[in-house]
Amino acid sequence: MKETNETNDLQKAGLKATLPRLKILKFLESTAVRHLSAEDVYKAMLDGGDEVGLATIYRVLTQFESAGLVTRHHFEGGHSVFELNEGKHHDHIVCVKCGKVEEFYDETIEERQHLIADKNGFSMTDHALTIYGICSGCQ
Amino acid sequence: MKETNETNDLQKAGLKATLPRLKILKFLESTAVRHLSAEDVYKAMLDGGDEVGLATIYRVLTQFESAGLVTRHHFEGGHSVFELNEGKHHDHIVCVKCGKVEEFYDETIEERQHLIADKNGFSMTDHALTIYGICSGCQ
DNA sequence: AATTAGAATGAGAATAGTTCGCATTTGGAG
DNA sequence: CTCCAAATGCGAACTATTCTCATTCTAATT
Repeated sequence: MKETNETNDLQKAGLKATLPRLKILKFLESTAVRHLSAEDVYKAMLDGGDEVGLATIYRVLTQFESAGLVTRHHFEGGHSVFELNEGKHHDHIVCVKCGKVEEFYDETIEERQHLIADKNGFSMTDHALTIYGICSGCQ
Repeated sequence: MKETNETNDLQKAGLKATLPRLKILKFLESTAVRHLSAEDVYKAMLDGGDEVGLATIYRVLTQFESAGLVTRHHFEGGHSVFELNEGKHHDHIVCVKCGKVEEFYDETIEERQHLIADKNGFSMTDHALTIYGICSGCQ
């Protein structure tokens, strides 16, 4: 089999398997850091010896978001961070000192969000819950 | 009594009662729109015949935030919106079609957030919960 | 394997939102 | 009423992101 997993993933998502997209997807799958800015991805490409324009990074990440491959978060600080979608939905707890991000999932909160949306006449499409605090290491 | 409420509020917050700060605070207290961008405030000042530089708007809103008079939110779209602090804490539900913002408060969610922070070894300082959906009018 | 049309990319300009630097003005303590 | 530190206004600078468009690449077809 010649086709890589990534090539298949992209095609299933309706995206041509171009070099920049493959490189970015492979990087996202291989890196230990789960929450990355566009700039982070750009630098990682450079470090890996691959030249990918920053505009392309933004375009590709936005396409990945539309295709459901990644999720875009708006943590404090004004810039977007991207996270590869794997496993199940979760929310985040961010350390305001060192920026560390932990993930959590709470069924009760999930349920109540739907209740609240219904009660307000909204059809819920998404939600963003981020807890800010100081992690054990920074206290 | 010569001192206005706003003058007192500012002094209590440790801020000199300057003209731009008074104008902005009065505007925030009088407007029906609770969630405003810096640009919104800037335009409101112009419409009211008051010349306040945009940089000053940003500085003052940031000071108000530090002083606890307003809260800054990062809804989708990249820019900050500010809300006068009055009444109790609440979270938001935002319509992704028309931008309408509703407020809600859910005790159960509040409690569970603290539990989750504790469980992860974080001392919680803040949180941001925004539900996105389509409001009744837009469906 | 060569052709080719349309999609994707790279580079830099453009834009939006926000902050900074500094000369000028202002608030309020004495 | 004076005076100094603090605050303001203005434009430049900055950051994150998007756009433009000439060039390159993908993949379907010959």
